[in-house]
Amino acid sequence: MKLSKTYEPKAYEPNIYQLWETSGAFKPSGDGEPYSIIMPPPNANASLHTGHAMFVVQDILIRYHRMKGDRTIYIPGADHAGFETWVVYEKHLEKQGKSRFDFNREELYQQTWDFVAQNRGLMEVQLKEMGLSCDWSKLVFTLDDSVVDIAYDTFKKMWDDGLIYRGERIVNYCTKHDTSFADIEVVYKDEKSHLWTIIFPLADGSDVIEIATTRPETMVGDVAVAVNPKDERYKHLVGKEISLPLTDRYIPIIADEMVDMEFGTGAVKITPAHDPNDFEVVERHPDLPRLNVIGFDGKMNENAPEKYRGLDVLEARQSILDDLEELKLLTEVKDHQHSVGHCYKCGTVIQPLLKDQWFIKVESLAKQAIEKIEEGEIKFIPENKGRVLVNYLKNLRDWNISRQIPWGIPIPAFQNIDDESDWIFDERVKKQVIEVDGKKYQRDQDTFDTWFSSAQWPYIVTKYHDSKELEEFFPNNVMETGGDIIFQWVSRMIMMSLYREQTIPFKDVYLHGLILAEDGQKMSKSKGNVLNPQGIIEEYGSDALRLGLMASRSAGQNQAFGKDKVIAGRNFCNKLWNIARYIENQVSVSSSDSFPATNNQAPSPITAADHWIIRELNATTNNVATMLEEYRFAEAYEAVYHTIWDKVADWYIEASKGQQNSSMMLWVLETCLKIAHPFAPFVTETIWQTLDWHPKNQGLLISSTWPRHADYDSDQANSFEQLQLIITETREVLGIIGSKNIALLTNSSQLILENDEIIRRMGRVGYIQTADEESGLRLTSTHEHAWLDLDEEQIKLYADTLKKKLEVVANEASALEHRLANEGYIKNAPVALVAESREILKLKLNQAEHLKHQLKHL
RNA sequence: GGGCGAUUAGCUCAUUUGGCUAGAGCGCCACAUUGACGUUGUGGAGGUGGGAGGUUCGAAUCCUCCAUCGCCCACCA
Repeated sequence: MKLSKTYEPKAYEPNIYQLWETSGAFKPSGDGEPYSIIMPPPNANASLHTGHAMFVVQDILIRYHRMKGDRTIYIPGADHAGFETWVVYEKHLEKQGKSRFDFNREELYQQTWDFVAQNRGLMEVQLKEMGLSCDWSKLVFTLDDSVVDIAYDTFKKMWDDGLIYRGERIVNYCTKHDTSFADIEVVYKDEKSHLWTIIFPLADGSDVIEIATTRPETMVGDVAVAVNPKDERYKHLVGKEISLPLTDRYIPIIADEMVDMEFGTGAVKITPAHDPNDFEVVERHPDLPRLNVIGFDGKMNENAPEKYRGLDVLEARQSILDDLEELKLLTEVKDHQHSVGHCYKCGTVIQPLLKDQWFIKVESLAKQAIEKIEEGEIKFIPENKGRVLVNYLKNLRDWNISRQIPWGIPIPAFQNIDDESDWIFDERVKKQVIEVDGKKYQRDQDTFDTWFSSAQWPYIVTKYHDSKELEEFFPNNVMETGGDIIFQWVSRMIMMSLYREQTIPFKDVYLHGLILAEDGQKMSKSKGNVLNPQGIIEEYGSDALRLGLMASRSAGQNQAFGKDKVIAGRNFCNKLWNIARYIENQVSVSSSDSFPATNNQAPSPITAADHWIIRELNATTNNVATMLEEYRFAEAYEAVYHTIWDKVADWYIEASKGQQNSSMMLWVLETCLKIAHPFAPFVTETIWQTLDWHPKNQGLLISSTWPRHADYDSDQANSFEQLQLIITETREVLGIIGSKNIALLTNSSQLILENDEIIRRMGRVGYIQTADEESGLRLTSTHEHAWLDLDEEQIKLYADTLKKKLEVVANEASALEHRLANEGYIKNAPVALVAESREILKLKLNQAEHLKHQLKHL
């Protein structure tokens, strides 16, 4: 087949993907060990971002294991992305002049479903563009019935085990989105505000107590003032009553350890309904009420004094401050910086509000997870992330799983209409009201936190999916995801799987860092520095994107994504392409007697270069395998890159122009394609498909086997290294003196005489001759005896370099001598290392001799 | 307040049990060449590995302290 001069990804990539898919290459096959990776499901109705491009890591592992002969499966998913999608849909409603309050929950769910269906599919196309070799027939959507069934099953089990409770607790509430959030979803930002000091007079008028607050508006919800029991300043006041300003209520002064005597005035107002700490104080003082003064709309409610009702929080703050000022109860206003929780989506200040929600008791779950991680049952890459996770789990608080949005899995719980405290589990969530034992129950309006079902993803998509057909793939081998969701997702998957399946969900966790923009900043739409994978693929091709992402990147480390590496990747693809083009032109393929690697045939080396390249490819094949198994992707890629470029292209192919062994060239090409395939699947498969010596429509590279070790002769391989030294040194000398048509002379070297053609071509010497007497410039880097036929003038041009070389070599030699003179070194260092040092020293001394000798004649 | 990470060539970053002359990509300099590839070839310059101590025969790597930058968690009346 005639190939174009440069590789044009766009001309081949779509066809190649289709070829893989229709051939069934993505399905598990053979009877090897099961190997599975499940894809973290991308948002079903959004485009991929650069973070998703790191899924390439998963694909590299999958392709490598498939070639290695494992029964391999890579399962894709699509996420309904509860809150994310809801936000998008609500905006969509807003544009149409509607809101969530115009519809009931079923209607909203259906509408959102349709909306998602319309936009769905984009991300699938994009995942395919990246070449991800996943089994699309096994795709699971996070709202599929099978997912909901298992989520309900788990919820029921937890309910029965007493791990689920409903409680009125402080929740993080976004008044714009009308939903609560888990602690981890709240974003804290430092804000400049004030610390106000307010006088609270005692009811009997005998004294006053000053309190400090950053949220004066909540004072109308105060139920007590607390002081530290050890605080001498206030001891005499504990138990007395305060007449709460601006209200007609009387509240007690209580003692509680939580109060920091150093902060503010040492006296704290207690607002249990709007502050998590105060809530805890009230739990220790059960007589105190929980007075709710802020509504879910973010406005002061009917429990607030009439004057402030209906004002939003900030308006109420100002109004209350004005009133206090007027009453001369405001004694001090200080600048104060403190962190304030915000909705991670819209930035609205999160209100801590009291709400009945479903919670999961996490203590026992976290404990199990900690044990397994500490025992090393799950391996983290990078390692330290395991410790980070344990640290997090040790301080975990109960998990609020209720969300007040329609787009999600309805919580299967019903409340007795006549008895608020009577809740039952029931899966008939499509009904508003059900009847059980003659009692009427009303459905909870809330849906699950998306992470409640996502946390169960590993066993949902393997163990229980498709009538347990994929059971052998659980636990999964690797969970590969972004380090930024280790708490939200990874921790919960581990907890849920240990709880429900009594086993870890996956053996290894590989976490990639954030892909930062080229300027090192986080990518964000508002900064306008977002690079999306589609754009890169469009410009440079999919393989270039993959290679660019893998190069020089280490696990867990955030790193800027630069185009430089993508360009280097594209150039590498082109190099591969041209290697193939050259070999295919050279080799006569009329006879199909030799397609060595395809049939796992051993290559048939003849020349020194043949033996040498077998040795190099053997080594690289092994190294790459080892490094992939250790998740060292950047190093594995680098090994492939340099072996193919520096060794195959620059030495083996160049040498083949002097001495060609056709069948070896085929073997070399096939081996290169195989080791490069996990990294650059498109270009390698494209080339594979053009190999004329393969029977048509038979055998895809993706399904071929990882290269095997091939035999070679060590002496021959070493000989080729000597040739390389001769050629390199010759090039260097001739480069400096700028002369051509110089002769290389030798008196005895068979190697040189036998490789006349190669040395002449590659070393650019005019001719090679035997000579009895040495003259000109002796080559020093090889132990073959050879010299360049230069005259005095020419050698003088080289003298400076010669001197520098001598200096370097002499320094190295003396460093080695010094080291070898050190008794400690001889005694403690490994024997092989010492022997090696001696060997190198010998070499250096020898070289120095030659150099000195040469210089003497100048 | 607690935890984590980073600091290596002009730039972006690699380097796994501590051991050859610390590497790569891009950039830079010089040269070559258009019969595989200019998305090329050949040769080269460029680093006292943030700082200070320590352990060791030997430290970018292990320990201690310091500095700068970044992230996460918790608290913040």
